[in-house]
Amino acid sequence: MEVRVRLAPSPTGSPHIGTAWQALFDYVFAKKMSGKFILRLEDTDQARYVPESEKEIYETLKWLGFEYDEGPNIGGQFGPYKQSERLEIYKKYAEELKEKNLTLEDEGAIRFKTKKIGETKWHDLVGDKDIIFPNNTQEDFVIIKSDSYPTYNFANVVDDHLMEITHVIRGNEFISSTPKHLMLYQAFGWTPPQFAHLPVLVGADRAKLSKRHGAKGALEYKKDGYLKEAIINFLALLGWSHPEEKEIFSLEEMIKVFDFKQFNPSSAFFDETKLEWLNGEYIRNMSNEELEKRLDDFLVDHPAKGKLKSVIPLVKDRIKKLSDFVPLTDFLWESPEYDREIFESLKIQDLRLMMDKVIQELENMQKPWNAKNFEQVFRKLAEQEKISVTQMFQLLRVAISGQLVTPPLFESIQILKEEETINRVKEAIGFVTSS
RNA sequence: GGCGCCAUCGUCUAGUGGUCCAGGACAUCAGGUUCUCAUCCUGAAAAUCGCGGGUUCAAGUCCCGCUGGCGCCGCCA
Repeated sequence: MEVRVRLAPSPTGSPHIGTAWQALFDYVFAKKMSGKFILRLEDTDQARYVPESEKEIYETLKWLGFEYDEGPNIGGQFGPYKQSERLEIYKKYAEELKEKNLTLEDEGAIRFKTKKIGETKWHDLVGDKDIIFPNNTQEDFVIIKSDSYPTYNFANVVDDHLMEITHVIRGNEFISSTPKHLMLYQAFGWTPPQFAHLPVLVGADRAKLSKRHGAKGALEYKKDGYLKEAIINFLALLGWSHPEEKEIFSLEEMIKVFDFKQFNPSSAFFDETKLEWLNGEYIRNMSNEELEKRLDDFLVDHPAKGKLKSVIPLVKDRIKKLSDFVPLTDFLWESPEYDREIFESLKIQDLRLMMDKVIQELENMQKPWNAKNFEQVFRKLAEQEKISVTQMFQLLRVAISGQLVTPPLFESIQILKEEETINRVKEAIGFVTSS
């Protein structure tokens, strides 16, 4: 039998990282089993519906590369894939339950009469364990609301059955309502799917990740300069682990080795610090050409666009996120702003005099400058003037960039070119003298 | 309150009865390399395996209880 899994988000707000996390496991399991990955929009709550979030769901899945085989905007044989367009279907099945005398009217809504004796159990793939609920804890629940829309508990079961879903992979928070779903499957005489209740992702306060607990939207990570590969790899490390305890691996590799047995059932905290490290790893392990392309795509209206090639080697080891590129290199694209205190922190006795010597050397140096010669000249000057090599180079650095931290000096100067470098040092001298 | 899920370094985790006085990664700290920063390399510190009982020759690993965290108990999903 073909494995069919589904991601069933409700378009009530920007999809956060937890949605992407679940999508990852849906996608990986589907691929692992050569099955189908289906997207279904659970838009049965009219009051909370946010049209924009629907687009964001598509965009998030597209960004991460989790392409679905059937879904709202692409169709499929079991469509439509938006529950708001399946109202007639739910009505029909609710009718069926009514005929079996399993429903009861309640102020315009329809409730399902649950079985109160005995117990309901299933085997959960996460943790590889049985979960048992006493049936008397399950109250009669609404299946069709008075606005004629179905509830999650009902639509979910009907659709999973109709769409021939074989494995329901969803959050832990649905464990408590699974007995209700199972009772419905039984009432219809349907075979229930297998369940895998994933641990929940929690925020810094250890509460379930959600918008109100400060969870960032999944797409915000893209804006922040995270690579999709790093996000995916990091997400894979939450709750799940590689059988060989590897930390860095690709989606393809994860698909090869995936197994629900590697799940840790306890909830995990999304630690952005480790994500940053991982993102840096991906950046460093990327070819210069690839990084150039990614960065160029990332930058919008930035003066460096299209002129990245020579800068890439300078920043590759220095950025953890694509966005780090901007503050690190802005002095290359625009004139620096000088700060008196920064010059003073150099602890050079006669700053003005030293800078005059620097400018003399610069003007005497034969063009084009080359890094090796450049270094030699200034090491010698430092020695002559009895200041440390570090002080000398820091002076140059601050003079051309206004900053104490920049990519390597000589290479940066080569990008600025001789004329601009001399101009900046002169400007710095003017600043030091006047202030 | 009822029911359920969970419980190993600050964080993510490995661990399926002995090879664990608990291993890895991030973060932290120290040192080395170095024109700054970063990278890279070396090292350190960090968990009496939530607590208490059992079972066993042997328990982080199995069982029970407790405690704690979280979830559900909605005509939300």
